[in-house]
Amino acid sequence: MDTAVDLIAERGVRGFSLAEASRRLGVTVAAPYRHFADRDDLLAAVAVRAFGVFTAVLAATLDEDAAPPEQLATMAGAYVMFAARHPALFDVLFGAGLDKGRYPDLRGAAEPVQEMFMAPVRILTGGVPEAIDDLVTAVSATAHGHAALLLDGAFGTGPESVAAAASRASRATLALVAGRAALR
Amino acid sequence: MDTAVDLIAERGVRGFSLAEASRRLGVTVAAPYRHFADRDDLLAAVAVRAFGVFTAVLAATLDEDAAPPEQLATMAGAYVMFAARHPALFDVLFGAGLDKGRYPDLRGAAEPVQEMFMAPVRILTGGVPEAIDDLVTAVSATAHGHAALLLDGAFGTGPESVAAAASRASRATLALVAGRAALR
DNA sequence: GTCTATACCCGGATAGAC
DNA sequence: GTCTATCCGGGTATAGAC
Repeated sequence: MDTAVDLIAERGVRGFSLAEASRRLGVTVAAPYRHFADRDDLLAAVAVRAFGVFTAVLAATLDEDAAPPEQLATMAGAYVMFAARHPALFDVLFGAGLDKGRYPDLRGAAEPVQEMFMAPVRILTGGVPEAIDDLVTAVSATAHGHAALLLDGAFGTGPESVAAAASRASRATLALVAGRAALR
Repeated sequence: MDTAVDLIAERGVRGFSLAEASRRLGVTVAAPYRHFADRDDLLAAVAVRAFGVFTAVLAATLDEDAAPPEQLATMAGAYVMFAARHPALFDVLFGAGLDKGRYPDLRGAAEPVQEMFMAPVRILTGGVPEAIDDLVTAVSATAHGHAALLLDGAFGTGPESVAAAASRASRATLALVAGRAALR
């Protein structure tokens, strides 16, 4: 799996193959099949790990003492940073086209991420279910959009572009919170 | 190119090959090379066309008489609708990993889209360059995030999910506009 | 858990004739 | 503009031995 991540980091999910990964590990192409049913099965396992890293990155930046809007803004920035620092993992999560019906574990692994966004939102919205859903979805989608466009090169290349995208995602989140009355 | 779009619609950009496209057209694999330098060259041509459709879809929903915030909200919804109705084109634009340095035409083809977002934003921001950039970027990224997550299945499957995603993108845009003071 | 060997299919790309 | 023919490389997956 480590080798898979390395390979994906270099060539993207598209360029990943069991054959090449096997070569790098110094084993034959038959070896992986003892551990994974097929190529997608390995990618799904990597994706589960990726959600773990994702959750950890978000959790690491969380400041329990900060106000809910700032917590959300920080998380949106961290979302972008995760994509920037772990493009291979982000690619597996959102660009591998994994059949989620086939890998139910993926849904489960994604839950903690959603849950992290919900905590501050619950406080902001007073616990109204629809309002929680509206704001969590809006913030997630906005963070995701900034991350996706960053990897697409829309913010330019180089370290400044990462910081710019993260900063913009944070501020957009604050704007969403400020204008959240318009969400429903 | 039509055949390419069909094929991409069925199997995604990853599953697209000149060989299969040639087969469907009833020509040999050598034929396309008279028209395109290589596979990416064809995809780039499709991408240019895709930007044209994208621009047309956004323009078609534009109501010149509407207030700027409503115009932006409508465009964000149209952005999502474009992704939903033309997933193959959306896939080529954002998932083909085309080398933009190699295809300068792509940048040019993308400009009208950005320009459409700028018109209402200019009115809203009074023409301050930084403010324009901030709001255009935030709205674009938010619309993009909703579109990307929709295609990823995050809003569920079926027609309702499309409407839900578009509606959420619109409302998130209104929230961004309402809270835009926080963008800088 | 890995190896050898193998079957099989697919793709990109080109040369040269028509 | 297309064909034939061809080269070359790559990947998936399995059977059976160790």
